[in-house]
Amino acid sequence: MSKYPLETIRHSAAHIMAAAVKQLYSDVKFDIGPSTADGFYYDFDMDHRLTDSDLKDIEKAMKKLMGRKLPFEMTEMSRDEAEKMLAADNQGYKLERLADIPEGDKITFYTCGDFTDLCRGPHVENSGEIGAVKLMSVAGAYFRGDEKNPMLQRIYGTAFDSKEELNAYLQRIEEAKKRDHRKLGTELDLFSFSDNVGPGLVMWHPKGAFIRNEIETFWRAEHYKHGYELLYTPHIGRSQLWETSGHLDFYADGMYSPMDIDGGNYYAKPMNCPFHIEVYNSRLRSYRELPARWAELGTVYRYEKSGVLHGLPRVRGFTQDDAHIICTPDQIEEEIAEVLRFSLMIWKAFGFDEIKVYLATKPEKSVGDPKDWDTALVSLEKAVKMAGLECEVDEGGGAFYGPKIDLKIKDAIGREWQTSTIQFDFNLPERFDMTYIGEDGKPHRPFMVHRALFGSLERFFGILTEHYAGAFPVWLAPVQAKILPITERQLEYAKEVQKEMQAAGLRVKVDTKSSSVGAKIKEARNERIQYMLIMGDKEMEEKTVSARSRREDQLGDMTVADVIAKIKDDIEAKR
RNA sequence: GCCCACGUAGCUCAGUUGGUAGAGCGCAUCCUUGGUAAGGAUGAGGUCACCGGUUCAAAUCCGGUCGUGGGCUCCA
Repeated sequence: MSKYPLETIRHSAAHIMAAAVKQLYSDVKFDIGPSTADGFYYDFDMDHRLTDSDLKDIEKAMKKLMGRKLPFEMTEMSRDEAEKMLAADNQGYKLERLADIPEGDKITFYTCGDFTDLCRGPHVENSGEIGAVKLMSVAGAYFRGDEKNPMLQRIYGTAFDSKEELNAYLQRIEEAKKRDHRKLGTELDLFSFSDNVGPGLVMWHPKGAFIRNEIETFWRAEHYKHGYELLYTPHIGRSQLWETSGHLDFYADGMYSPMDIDGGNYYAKPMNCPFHIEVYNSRLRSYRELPARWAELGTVYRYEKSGVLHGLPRVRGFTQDDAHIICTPDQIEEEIAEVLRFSLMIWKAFGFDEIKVYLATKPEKSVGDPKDWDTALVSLEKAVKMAGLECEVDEGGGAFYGPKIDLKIKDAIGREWQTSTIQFDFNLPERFDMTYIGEDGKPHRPFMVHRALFGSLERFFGILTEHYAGAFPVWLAPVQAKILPITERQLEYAKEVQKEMQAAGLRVKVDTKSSSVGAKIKEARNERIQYMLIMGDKEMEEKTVSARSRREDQLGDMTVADVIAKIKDDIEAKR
């Protein structure tokens, strides 16, 4: 173990990287080089355009500097001195950073070798104490993260106490790559994109579609069980709908261009809410019929900027597992608590047990009565407690139209994903003039909550694929068992067994190829099939199969009835 | 949208300084009829993303377009 925190090592590594870059490219202008969760980066501006191959040279130069065990030396300066020094070196970005330092704060520089940097520290004592570094990638990054500012060149790297820890980190990255849903999507023939269709538009292949359908079937059944009703609404709607909802004012950039139909503009829906509200407003509502819990697997289209598209998580057409709860103010607490309990149950069914809850409160710009915001916030807090959960508060992180709860789940390799969201909406009920007739015979404004558990089915499917590393549990798997006859003599028996299992409701395939058992097993494993049933003359004679499973390997000889029971147990256990 | 890189067979990739395309896997056919993570042989598959330019000649060099990847920004 090093005597320094990882951040110190990484931040020092960023300095060494900057020093190396300065050696190689003398005209470089520096911005900043902080440590991050996974490593560090430094932002540069210079004429030379960095490429991946430059990283090797920079890394080599860094290692030389590290080998020289150069001390990090701190000097304190007055603001004037600092300004003069930076101006003399033409370091404009640094001058702006200097101006950010509040009056009265110490201004310190750290020097290591030939490189001096405005920095508050701390650092390791000398460059030899940076254990192991690796430069990862070059990227563009706007100065101060603002797209109106010039784009700087950023180098990402990482550093650890030791070579071993660095290697372990690189291995984790490899593991994540193996699980990448885009890779598995092609390998397992689950889904694809096509240039002819357009970026960010997913085609679900038979196996992917099968799994999605299982998910949807489960989702629908559970929603009916939990008191929801399901809706179907159109994919497009007139401009007046989006004018009323405010989307054309606030969100037009995110919408597909309209199509002209009979002289009117129709837009592909970026959200389902206005349609659900139209259902609500289709007739007069009484407090007696609230809460209304309306859910829909609604496919929406959003014009995402080309640069943000990414596999299944970020696409242009996706299906939200959307629901709107419309209720009276005194029903809201129990409704939210129920949504939380419901989502925990759903997540558990897919093998996610670690859930974090984030509560986002009123931002600076907001609509709606502040009193309603307070009521909503209190209900959210209470609901979290009622569901037996803890939450972190994200002050001011809510949407302009209401506070919200977000859930983060942790997957099989410890990565967190933001998924479920429960959002109050004080905006749309107002805009659409939603009302219900209360006990007093007068119209009242209902509370409305949007909620999505998976968020989008596409994204969820991507997360799930990586969570299971492509080995979907039997209840979701398109093929639950594969029969591998050793020779063609057992083919007929194999088909009998297949029929018997299919009659029991299982999804079974027979490998009819003339390859060796070893090859058949290997192929079935590559397909992530959970159960393999091998049969030769012996099994055929004894009316058994030699079973193996992905998880337990050899299961031994079993009767077909036993295999069916075993798989059915497995299906039940996963629920 | 912006910065950088990339785009060659269904997949993973090779293709030297420009001389018109290759491997492995997969697929098909045939042989093999086998006992728990690859049996063998043969064969089919490519407008080298697309459009234009330079050149006697372009997968290769140049420009543009589209797409993909990493990142930034965005995600009312």
